[in-house]
Parts: sequence; C-alpha cells; structure tokens
Amino acid sequence: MPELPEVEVVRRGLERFIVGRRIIDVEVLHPRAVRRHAPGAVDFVAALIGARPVAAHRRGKYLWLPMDDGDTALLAHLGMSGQMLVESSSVPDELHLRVRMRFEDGDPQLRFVDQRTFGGLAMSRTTEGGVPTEITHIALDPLDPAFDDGAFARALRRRRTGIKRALLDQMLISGVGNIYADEALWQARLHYARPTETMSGPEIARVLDGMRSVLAAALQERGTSFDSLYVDVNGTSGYFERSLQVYGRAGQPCRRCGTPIRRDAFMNRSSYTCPRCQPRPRRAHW
DNA sequence: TTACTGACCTGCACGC
DNA sequence: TGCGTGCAGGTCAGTA
Repeated sequence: MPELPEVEVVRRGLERFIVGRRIIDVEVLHPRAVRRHAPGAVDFVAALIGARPVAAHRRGKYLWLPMDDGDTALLAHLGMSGQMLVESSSVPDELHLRVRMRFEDGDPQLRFVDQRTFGGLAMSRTTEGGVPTEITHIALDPLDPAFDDGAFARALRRRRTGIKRALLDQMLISGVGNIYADEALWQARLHYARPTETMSGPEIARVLDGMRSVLAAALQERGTSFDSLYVDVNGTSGYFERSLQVYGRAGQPCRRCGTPIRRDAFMNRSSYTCPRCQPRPRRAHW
C-alpha cells in the first residue's frame, strides 16, 4: 500500500527516467484513472501531448511532474494499488494497465497500472509556489525540512479526536497511512485512541520521532510490500515488511515485551497494538 | 466548524 | 469445483 516511503521511491524513479523527455502520445485505457481531471480524458490527453516534465515532486502521497510551460503539472496519486512503471514497449501490457505515455526519444514508456482504481492522474494548474492547486490543502510531511513541529503540536491539541485518526488526516500531517501510523504509535508506546487534546509535549515528540524513524527506515528499505501491489518504477518490491513491528502481526509476540499483538477493527480497517506497551487510555476517542 | 461515516473498487482467501 | 462473503485501505462527499 503506497504511503510516503513508497511514493518517494517512485518519485525518484520518475526523476531519473522520465524528467526531460517530451511526451508524444498518451493512451487512457480506463476513464476512472483520469476521473480527477474534470474536463475528461480527451482534454487530459491533449494537455499532455507535446509537454515535457521538468522535475518530479512529492507532497505526502501525491506526486507531480511540473511541465515546461511553467504553470501546469501532471498530478498523480497511487491510491491503494497504483504503480508507475517505466518499461520497454516490448513488455506485454499489464492486466490493469490504465494509462500509457510514449516519448519523443522512444523507449522506455511510462505506464500507470492500477488494480483497484483508487489512484488516478490529472493535469493541474500550479500555484506561484509550484504546487498543484488541487493539493494545496495537503499538509507537509514530517520528513519535510519545512515541517513545523510546534505548529503540528498546537493543531493536534485543538482536535477532539484520537491520535490515529489525527495522524491519518492529510490536512494535519501528510504521508502517513494505516501501516506507518500503527508502527509510529508502537514506537511511541501510545494507543491509537489516545485523546489528542490532552497529549503532552513529550508524547507528541515521541509520536513525531516514531514517525520519522519508521518512515526513514522504510525509505532505506525502498518501502513496504505485502503483495505485488507496491513496486518501484522498475517493478521491484521493497523490503520493509520484514522490519514491521506490529502491523499484520496479530497474535505474534511483541518484539519489545513478548505480549501477543492485538488486532482491532478501526475506521473500517485494522489497527494493531501491543496491549502491554500501548495500554488503552481511560478516556479514549474510538 | 469539526468530526465522523460510507462509498468507491478489485483480487484474494476462506468457508460452505 | 464453484459460489458467496469478508477483507485490504486512501480520499472525499455527505451527514451529524
């Protein structure tokens, strides 16, 4: 499931293999893949043909390639199962190939493959700061040098919710999904239902430290892979799954204290905690 | 204004 | 063997 580390690995691949190459052909093979491009697939194709990406940027889980016209960008979100593959035209089409781009200098081509179609591409106008207008509401991620720990702590305490809900809110902090939220909270020894409004400064610092350490470690391992759904631009899976401490380990011993890891249903998904290291708070936001 | 819920979507695992 | 069901989860519109 692509979260910040996985998206960053893909961004680096696009920067290496796609930036600087002029697009000469675009095929949209599934309209849902460009549903976020309001004017439709025909307009999406027309906007891209002739354009040349000049950089590859990321904010949270969003990727964008600014174009050489100076005020548009190709905006991408991988959703649950999106893949950006840089491949030779001789490679057979993937079953879930949604969009293909060909370039003036020939191979390799860029393919957007997405099994569950939660992801998508769009052409977007950019702000003066170079950020696509559609994602200006997305907060910075904790690895961004401009991320303000103090402002995050103040915003967190203004909320009346549980810490995990807050961490998954991309308007508060971006790049963190279900997997890394569970991992960071285990690192910080905090339960997911811990009320944000009463969190102490050291507790918030532990959460930020936990997030940064888990995201950095995942980046080092080129991301997490549970199946074939997350791969880099060359189709290679990451290795961080082997380093996960709680996520997906229900019933297995906590690597800190040996207590069996517990799985709870939470927000229509799963939450993994160690009942001993991360005790339920007396007052909780479920 | 803020917090929360459900829908979207497809493939796989599992039980019957 | 085949069918039905549950599960995985990021985002956003709608609701309370």
